[in-house]
Amino acid sequence: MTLSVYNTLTRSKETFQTLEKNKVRMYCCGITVYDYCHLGHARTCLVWDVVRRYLKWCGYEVQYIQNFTDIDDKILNRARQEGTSMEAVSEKFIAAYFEDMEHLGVGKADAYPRATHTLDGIKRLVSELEQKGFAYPAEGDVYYSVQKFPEYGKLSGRKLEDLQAGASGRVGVEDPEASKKQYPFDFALWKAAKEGEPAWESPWGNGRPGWHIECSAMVRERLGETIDIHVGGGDLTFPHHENEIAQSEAVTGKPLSNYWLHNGMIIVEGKKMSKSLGNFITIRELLDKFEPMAVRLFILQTQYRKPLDFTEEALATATNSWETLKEGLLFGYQYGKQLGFSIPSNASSQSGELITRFKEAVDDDFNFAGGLAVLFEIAKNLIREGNILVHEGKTKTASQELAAQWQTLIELAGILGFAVQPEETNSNSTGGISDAQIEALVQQRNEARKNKNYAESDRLRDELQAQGITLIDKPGGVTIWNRS
RNA sequence: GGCGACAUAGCCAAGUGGUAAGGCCGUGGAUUGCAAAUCCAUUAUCCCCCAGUUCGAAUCUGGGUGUCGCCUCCA
Repeated sequence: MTLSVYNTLTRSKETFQTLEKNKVRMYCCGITVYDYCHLGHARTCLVWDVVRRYLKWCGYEVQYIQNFTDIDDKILNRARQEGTSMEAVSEKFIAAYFEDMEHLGVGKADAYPRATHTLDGIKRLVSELEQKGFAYPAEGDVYYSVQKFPEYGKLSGRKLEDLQAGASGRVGVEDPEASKKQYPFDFALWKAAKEGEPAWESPWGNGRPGWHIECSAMVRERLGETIDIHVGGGDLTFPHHENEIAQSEAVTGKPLSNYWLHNGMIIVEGKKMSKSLGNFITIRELLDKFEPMAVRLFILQTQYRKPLDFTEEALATATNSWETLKEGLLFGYQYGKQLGFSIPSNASSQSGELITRFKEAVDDDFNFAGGLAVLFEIAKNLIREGNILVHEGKTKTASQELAAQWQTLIELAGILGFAVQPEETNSNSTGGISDAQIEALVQQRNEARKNKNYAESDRLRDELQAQGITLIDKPGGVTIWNRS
């Protein structure tokens, strides 16, 4: 089995091969920290984190870097609004980012470089571009000359002529930068300082970096001249990633990344979820209403490249689905003692029919939705076995087999980032009502049932239910119960 | 106008040449005093439309239609 991935650069699925054996260098374009993250950001962070997890599970050593853009007009605007500094705004939303991602169960990248911490690398890169003739200064700004880079447009499949035709009348007449540019699609590498804004010294005067250059500098600094995988939201393909390529490859003469992967957008009522349209829901708002794992399931049940429609109904459905998966994941914690096995081991099996089917699905361009089908099959079966155990007291399936299935389920769920707290099954300990008390009430109810005093029996049943005790009437007048 | 992606049941969604995974919702039966829970069974003769290639296509080719993204900051 080999992993194949859809490479935006070639617009086709390719067999995945690393530069260095068993080692993956991966970079993800992160966020500009001027506000709370919304569901769209969550999709990007979550999907690529799961990709990273999967690669690790496959045996790769993965180096995963994600940046924070902490120099930007939007951050400055926010700082003005709030009467604070750019740093204060950045720090606030970086902290919020980490909180949100922790709630969602998104793992940490190996490093989170920031633009403000990468100034030396950025300036060095701009200088090199200038020396090589790809950049030109203009009144304190420095621009990249896209016409000097023959391959410009190779990632997004655009030609400069097409861009020009399409953008007619739309590109920046009122943009003050436009007049400084030699060509409309040149972009800023460095911007001259404006009154009262943060600025750094440079050979071109005091100023700050443009947006695209930071990623080129960070990749080079942290991962090297060529990396294996560069990922990000599909809306960054052009111009951001196109410009990154132009910047990096003009300097190094080598490919910036062998694979470019892009995730699809979150759609709300037919339109992309975005700040500008105002049709977004922040991760915080979302998690007030839905469980983190339900959100995860909602995201992972659609192939990462496809657009994903956000509706409350879809999240509610995902919540139900998660309940099913969760019950399967709890199986061992619930019945393990009874069946004679304990906590799941950390040993990775990497074998077995179920694992193979999962791997086959996911190896095809990270088809997590296909992989989830395997998890649900296992979960459903374990739930059934668990119910038989509750109702009958025993099951025909060998406990070894059940232990193995559960182990597999835990392992596969772990790759996708699904986890349960075993304590969830023990919430009863705080219930207050003792087993003996329950038994007495059950007795009382059965007496009432015998006497056909159903009003009383139903009252007792409701009373127990209110305390989280579910009664199961079995044939023959036998009643068993469990704490839910 | 240019570039690209997608179109599968009530809803979500896999499946890239061999006769439609999985989830949610629902339905029928068993069981029950009634419920709940559970068990069993069941839910697309067909994959946007038309034409073609093939013994055979949801899957390949051509032509339509529709939806979305990018072309401007954007995950």
